[in-house]
Amino acid sequence: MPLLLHDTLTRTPRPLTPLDGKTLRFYCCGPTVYGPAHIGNFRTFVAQDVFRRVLEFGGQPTLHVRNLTDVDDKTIRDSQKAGQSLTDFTRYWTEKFHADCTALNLLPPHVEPSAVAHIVHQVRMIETLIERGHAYATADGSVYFKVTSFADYGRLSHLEDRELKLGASEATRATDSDEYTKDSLADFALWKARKPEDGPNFWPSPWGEGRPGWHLECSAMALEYLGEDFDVHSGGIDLIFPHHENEIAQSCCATHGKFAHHWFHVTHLMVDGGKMSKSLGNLYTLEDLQKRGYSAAEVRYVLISGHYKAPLNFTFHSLDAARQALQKLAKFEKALREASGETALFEAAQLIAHGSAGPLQEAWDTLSDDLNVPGALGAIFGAINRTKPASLSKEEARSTLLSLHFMLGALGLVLPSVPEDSTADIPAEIADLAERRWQAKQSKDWPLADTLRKELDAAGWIIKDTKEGYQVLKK
RNA sequence: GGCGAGGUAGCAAAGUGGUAAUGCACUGGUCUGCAAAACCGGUAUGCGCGGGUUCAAUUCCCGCCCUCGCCUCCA
Repeated sequence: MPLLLHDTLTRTPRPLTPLDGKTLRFYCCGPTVYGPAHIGNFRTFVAQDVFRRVLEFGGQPTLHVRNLTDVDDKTIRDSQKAGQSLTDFTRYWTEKFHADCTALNLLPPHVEPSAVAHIVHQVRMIETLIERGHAYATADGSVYFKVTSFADYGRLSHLEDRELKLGASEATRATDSDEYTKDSLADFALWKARKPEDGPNFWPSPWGEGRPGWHLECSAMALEYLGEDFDVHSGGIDLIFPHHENEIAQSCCATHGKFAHHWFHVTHLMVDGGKMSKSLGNLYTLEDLQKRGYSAAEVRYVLISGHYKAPLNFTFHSLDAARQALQKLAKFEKALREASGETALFEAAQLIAHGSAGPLQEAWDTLSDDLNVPGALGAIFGAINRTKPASLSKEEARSTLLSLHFMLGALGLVLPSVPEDSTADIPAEIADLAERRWQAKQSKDWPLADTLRKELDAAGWIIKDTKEGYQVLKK
């Protein structure tokens, strides 16, 4: 059963089958590398990662392209401010971004093209658009896309002519727009003529020195790596207009293809019930949360715990809940391992061959229905509550273990170690405290025993009494 | 104002035309000296508000209210 995914353009869920019959090719708008990405940005990237994993775990090969926007107003402005070359500046933030992606267990895209490295492709595309009468150069050496030349403009965002004009009238007030002589205020820049504040960041073109417009980057790189027609294009919901609308216009007018056949947009993350913003002090980066003692795995869990189409409210309480939920999964996993006697790690191919089977089939079916992650998690926990690993046969336990890993792999969840796994080296003073507490307990000196237990607790250790004796566990 | 997405327990979040998943939190029990852990239970007569359709509506229809996003370079 192919993955069912809601399509922004048709506003209906549609099954995804690759256009070329083999590989499902998709493009994701990547980050602008001018500062640290925040968890809202990562909600989108994590959702796209789950999308890819679900396809691949379902046996569908993919070609995942995600660009790096390393030349635009912000990267140029901030690199100048930092006194660095654009290359050095964007390289630094790109490396930061990659480190966060790795921590969040995001599969690296198969191709990660940089905008700067594709200026030639963009210039070529502009030339085609001018030849075909969809774009025009102005006296200052900029080039604009002629929106009225593309009849379908506004179809994705469902903006009527009236609304487009309304937006244009607002733009009239912006001084920047007045510097150019656009035919229509709704027209957008494909090439921006060099300005003094750009510093050394300009490139040659048939229309003079300058740099490409932001929207064009994605069209040019998608064409280069995915062709005129490809399966899915994805990004944050805010990109629908104007970015994706403009991409469609550029690409459809410059090629004979239809561009993306399916649009996948991820709704924004909210924090404490409202939008995230620097001024409200609720804009968090992964690093911020790690400094507060949360793991990237916990952050990932929170980010996928709401359906991608619905607003998700991020709170610290939700991070705490994620920690407990992951712990519960880890304990179940451990119990299955013990019941099956299985110690090896599984290969991806082995998991895919095994599938979700048995008690987790429902979870997989739910996940395959428009990437319903919260529904799938619910099904997994439901199965956990109904399954007693100790009562399973070795074979049953192994099969369930494989199914669990299949689902965890599809969701990209990495389990934490359970406390029992980290008892290896107990410091002498801790062992001593524990032993004294045990002796106190044996002699029924409850106050002393409790005091010693509190000391252990404060030091980060837990005492677990059993029939035979006691265990010391790291918290 | 236009377009879009949402409003479900203390928090978070699925779902369905016919007794409301799941996680956290809370709580009762078993166990324990008491705990912790584990295990077995409990916790929304209710799903923004008001109408309508229906034997039956949280689910479909209409109206309204609220939240969030976009409305020219924000994931």
